[in-house]
Amino acid sequence: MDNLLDTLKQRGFVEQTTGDKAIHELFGKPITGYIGFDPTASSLHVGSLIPIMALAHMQRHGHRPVAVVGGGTALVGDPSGKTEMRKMLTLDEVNENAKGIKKQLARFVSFEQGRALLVNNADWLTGLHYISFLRDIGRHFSVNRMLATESCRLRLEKGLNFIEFNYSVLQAYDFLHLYKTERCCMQMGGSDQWGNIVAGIELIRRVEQGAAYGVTFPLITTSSGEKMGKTAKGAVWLDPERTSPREYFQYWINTDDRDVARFMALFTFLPMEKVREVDNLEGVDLNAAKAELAFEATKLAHGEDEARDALEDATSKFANLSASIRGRVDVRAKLSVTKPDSFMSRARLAEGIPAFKLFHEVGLSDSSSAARRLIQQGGGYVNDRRIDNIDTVITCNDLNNKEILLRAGKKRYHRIRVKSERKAEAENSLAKTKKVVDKF
RNA sequence: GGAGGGGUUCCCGAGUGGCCAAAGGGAACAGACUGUAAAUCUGUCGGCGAUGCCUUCGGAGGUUCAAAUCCUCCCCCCUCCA
Repeated sequence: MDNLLDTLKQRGFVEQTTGDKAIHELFGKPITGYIGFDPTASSLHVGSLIPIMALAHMQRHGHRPVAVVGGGTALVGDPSGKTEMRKMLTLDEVNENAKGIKKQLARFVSFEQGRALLVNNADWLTGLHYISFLRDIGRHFSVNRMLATESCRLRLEKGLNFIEFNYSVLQAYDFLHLYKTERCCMQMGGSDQWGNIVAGIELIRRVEQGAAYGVTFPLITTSSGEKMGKTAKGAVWLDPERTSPREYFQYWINTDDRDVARFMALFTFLPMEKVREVDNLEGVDLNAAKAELAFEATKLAHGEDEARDALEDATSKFANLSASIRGRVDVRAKLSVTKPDSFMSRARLAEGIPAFKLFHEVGLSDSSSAARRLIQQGGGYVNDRRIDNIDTVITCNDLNNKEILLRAGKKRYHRIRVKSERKAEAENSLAKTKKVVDKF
């Protein structure tokens, strides 16, 4: 089997290591390595995908990945990489978030039979005693050195309080703890974690006279210079409740030309031969590759069925795509009608709804003012016909095979299907309660 | 605790009594061009069934015909001193 380090390097996961040679050797035998995850939200997002994929690669190479949910450290707040202090979370929030994160990680990594572990550092951090911690651990840290780090200097300009200053000490302690309890000798993380990782390695050497290693990932940005995973609506989440599989698919298929091959290497398990092939493509040919990327990424995060649905949905809406995609992505092209996005009662539609209201209601516009603007600027479509009058009212006459296809701009669609009165009501109240529950 | 500087619309940042729904930039959205790409140009960019009305400039009061702008109190952030 290939060496994990080679794979990671080939696929673009490596920014910096504590020593290539030693790590290459280390990976020759199955080892245990960990990556920390912030439980600042109940869901992971595309920005966390790099570490997630790294864990998955680790497992595929026969190593044992450990995902550490930073339940304890999240109570403190990480100063690195940020110019401002992070909002502190309560213990309950953190535990709740940790649950959601495990569920998502399980799609990428198998936790069965101890092949991978998920632990929460709150388990060992919250019970620490201050004085003994200072005596056993604190004495190994040089404040001079800590102040000299890049991350600290940045914050010293803006203000850094004591609780955050302790963050890297706790991080280092995590590594030591895992080294002792799980024989974990490798930590990976974002490049902003370099200082913390090195601190852990040094602590292990001092306390245990042990050897530990570290690898950091580059900060992945799109070619247009943006951070990964940001859209108008905010982060692209892995939670299907927050970002539907279709939106997720859309996020990936809209990848910048220049990023397709790179992202394929990072965010799918497609063999590198295939990735290199894509690297040679140009222009329109890349569209099929984008569909492939989107399909694979969606499959990983949401499963094959959802990925297929998203792909079908996309091909049905973008005629050009279906032609170019044939033979590229391995999907049986069923010409089925895809699921609608929402339902509406026939009675309601019979009354008629102003178009701009409807656009707002289904979420294609943030407010009805925005919907008005959209329509006035010629960006509102019903069944692919442009709405040319702001007073347009949508009625049963607009039904097309029991459906109405709304479109905002070039690529945002919403499919409404009529439903019998009773069913629609049930759906509506269900959706409402769901939304309310979501908020809490 | 003392001295000083700040908190403006999604973000940065002007504005220091009416001409302010608030310059400029970024982000975003739409249109044209295209390949569901990028770049470019144009327009939009608080809410409202809308040639008008309503709500915004840290919070609460006050002065004034009129307050983001002046006064009072409070909250928060930063810098220096302790």
